[in-house]
Amino acid sequence: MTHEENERLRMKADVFKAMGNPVRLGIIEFLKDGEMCVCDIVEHVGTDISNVSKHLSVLRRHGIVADRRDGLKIFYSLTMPCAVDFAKCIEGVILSRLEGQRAVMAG
Amino acid sequence: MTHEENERLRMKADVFKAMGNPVRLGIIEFLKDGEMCVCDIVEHVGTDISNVSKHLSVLRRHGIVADRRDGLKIFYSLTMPCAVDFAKCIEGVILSRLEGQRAVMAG
DNA sequence: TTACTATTTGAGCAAATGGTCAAATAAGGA
DNA sequence: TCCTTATTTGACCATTTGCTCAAATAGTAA
Repeated sequence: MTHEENERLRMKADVFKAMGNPVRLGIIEFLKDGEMCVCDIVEHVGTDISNVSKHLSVLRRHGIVADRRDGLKIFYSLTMPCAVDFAKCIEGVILSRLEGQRAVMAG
Repeated sequence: MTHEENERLRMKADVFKAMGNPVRLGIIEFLKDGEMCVCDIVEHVGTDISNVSKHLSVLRRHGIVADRRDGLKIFYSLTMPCAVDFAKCIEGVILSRLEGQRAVMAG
């Protein structure tokens, strides 16, 4: 593999890594319903606001969400809608795998 | 969010995390051409065999690849073809983002 | 200005991750 | 049996990640 191929892989892997955290994935799925302020997101994911803020900055840094200030509030929105589709696909694979394991257990 | 929702998010995030490493993503993209033995994969990604083996075990543990022994060799194949599609989608987003940055730099 | 609300940032720390080396395992052939 | 090849696993270490707390920043309103 060339240096450029490695660089390309690194950038793509960074996006997966950014989505590879339950809090961040929860935020992404929450945002598929539209723009939300940090306060809404905090309420939805149910953790500390500074924690949520840091996760949002990771998502923003990787171009997965965008932010917009309106008065005191900052609103976040999804910029990578395919993220949600893929999460759905993964869910399907997980479910079929779990079903397979269940079948094994059941004999 | 309920406990079940959190559990579901954790499982899905684990799949993203498993894909969120350049070596593992390189393996995934390599496998879209079909089944490959560990030796082929080692040659392609260009790192230590024990390192590749560990990355393969991560992918296997998350149901992203499957393995099959044939004599001395062990062959790996993709079990989650949508993974490659999503990587393509991410690539598109990264490219458009880079183009945006270039446009900013160019004034 | 001061006070208040919404959000981000920095420090510190425990836990997870990824790489390297050596040792172990598994299968095939002489 | 012993030897060789292909792959996995364990120990170890440096780096990264994620959480929590306190402090800082940004805007609004009195």
